[in-house]
Amino acid sequence: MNLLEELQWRGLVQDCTDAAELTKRLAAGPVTLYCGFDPTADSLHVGHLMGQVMLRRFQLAGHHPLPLAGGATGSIGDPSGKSSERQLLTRDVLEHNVACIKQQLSRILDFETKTNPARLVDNATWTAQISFLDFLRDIGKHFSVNVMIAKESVRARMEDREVGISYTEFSYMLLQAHDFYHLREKFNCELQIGGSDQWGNITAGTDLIRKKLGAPSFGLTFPLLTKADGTKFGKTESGAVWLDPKKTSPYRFYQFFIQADDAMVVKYLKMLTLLPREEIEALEAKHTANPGAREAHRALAKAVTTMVHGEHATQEAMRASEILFGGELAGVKESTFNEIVGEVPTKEIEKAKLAGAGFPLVELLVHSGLCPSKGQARKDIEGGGVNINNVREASAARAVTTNDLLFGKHVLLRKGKKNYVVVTAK
RNA sequence: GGUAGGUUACCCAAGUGGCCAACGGGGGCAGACUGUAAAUCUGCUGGCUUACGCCUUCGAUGGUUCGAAUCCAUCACCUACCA
Repeated sequence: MNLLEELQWRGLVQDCTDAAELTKRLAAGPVTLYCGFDPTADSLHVGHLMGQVMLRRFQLAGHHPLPLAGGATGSIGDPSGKSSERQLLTRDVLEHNVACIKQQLSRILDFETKTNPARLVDNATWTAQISFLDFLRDIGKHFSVNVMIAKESVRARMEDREVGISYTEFSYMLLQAHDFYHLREKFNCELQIGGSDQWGNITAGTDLIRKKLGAPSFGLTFPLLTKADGTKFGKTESGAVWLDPKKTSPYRFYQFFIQADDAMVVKYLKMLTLLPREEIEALEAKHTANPGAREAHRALAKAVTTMVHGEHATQEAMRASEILFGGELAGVKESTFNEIVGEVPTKEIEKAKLAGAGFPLVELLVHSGLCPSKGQARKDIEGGGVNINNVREASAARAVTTNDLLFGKHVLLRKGKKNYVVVTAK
């Protein structure tokens, strides 16, 4: 099975500029390829994982991956898939974001290997100093507005008269096309990969390369991940699932995958993990036979968390999950309990507040972040959704006192089935 | 520029003087059933309050009225038709 066939089996090929020709090219020898990541936030999220893992797959197959941080493109804003004009990031924020995502792009891929190390590039380095006039003359000239406005990303915005599209965002695809051209010339980069929403931008690049260099180049897109209901992957009630452990703890990250829909688990295994085909097929068989055991879920969560956060953090996340979801809390030893402190969201409270009559439970729920308001907290308690130390609490009038402290230190609050917070008294 | 219609909570959308914190749907949260899944059923879904109740909200600002999401005026934005 060649690389492209494997990608197909994994469901990772949405579109390709020329699959037959690319197959030949990949067979002929190592190819340099790139995938861009715009610094829209100070961290990447699970949605970006696919591009990174894709680069890794190519690297493992002997090719040369170039992760690209969009220092230049990120300052413009990609209109693809966006229904409205975006707020430009300030220079400071942008710089900070670029620095952050560069860090994250430095993982997963191997930068040390002698044969085909990954190289991190930033399009700001070659875009920033080009003058506007030069850009219009050298690049702009090769683009037909007629073609540009026919691209889905632009057309969608032009058809929506309420939002429209600014000249700035309209120009985005030229910048990205220029990146590909530049990388083709300077790095001999022949392939650009990206999510399916990047198709228009990628083909803009292959077209530009053909016109300016008369050379071939390839584009390959993968489907955007969705949840079973078709909505965007990677968003939870509490926001995106970030790769930055400070924004989404490894425990939460692990939990996100543990909680994946049955219908999606195998798909995620194929698309997001590097597990070999046989292993995934074995997991699929087990999953079909006995979904309740959730073996595939665990394998998925473990594989992805390890890739992003490393062995150690994953073990801790798994351990914390076992403790919280494994059954009775009653017999848990202090040393065991301490393992979940910090893994699970943890909040502090002054011990003095718990003395005597104690601290109202409703306020503690708000303090812990489990409930947005006292009114909501009250309703959640009355609806039977709140547990103290894994014991359901039915009274909204309840106060939490020092008697509730486990090991004289912690209170374990739970809202619903799976939202835990440890409140630590100090 | 003219004429008509519109702007309601996270989204869609009903409401055209008091019974409106505002029908219904979606989404979200919680409960039951399960398996930390899906589907289904049930409850909740502006804030404060033990409660009576109080406060903020129906594009903005003023006004009429005992009382306004609802009537009037001005402004802003949107849609349709005409120019």
